[in-house]
Amino acid sequence: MPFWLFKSEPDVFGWAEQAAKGEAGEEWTGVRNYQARNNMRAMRCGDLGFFYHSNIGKEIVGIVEVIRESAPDSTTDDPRWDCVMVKAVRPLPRPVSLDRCKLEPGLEQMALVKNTRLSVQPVSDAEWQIVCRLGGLEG
DNA sequence: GCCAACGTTGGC
DNA sequence: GCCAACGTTGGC
Repeated sequence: MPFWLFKSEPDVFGWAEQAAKGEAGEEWTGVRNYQARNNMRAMRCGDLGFFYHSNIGKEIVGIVEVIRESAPDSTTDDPRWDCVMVKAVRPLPRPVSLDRCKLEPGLEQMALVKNTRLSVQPVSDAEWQIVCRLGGLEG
């Protein structure tokens, strides 16, 4: 099963807001980048992703699950853009900072480290395991 | 707040 | 179809 990473600025929509949505989840709206959109289109219900706070915090704070596959983004009339829906699964016991990721052997190729501007990214199995371990979760 | 990296747009 | 100009993201 593939893994993903979603970036959000916590002062706009952070983990607290995501968690507050509970089982209902929330549409991941606002993506206006083809690569990021294509990543969302590749997602399937049940896929897991990290929730990353950009700008403020700069750390991976939780895990979300895809609960609806890509569908039109209600925040635009432009048919090019669509989005998935995700729900919070659990917070990381210990958030994993960007700095920590940069230092960790095995994460050198992580999109978070290499392609800082991509807002929705794929995460490899190995990267997922490493970050989960750093975050205080068993794989 | 600055600026590097990168994506998109539009003139040719 | 190339590429310069421009806009945006996000780390610092």
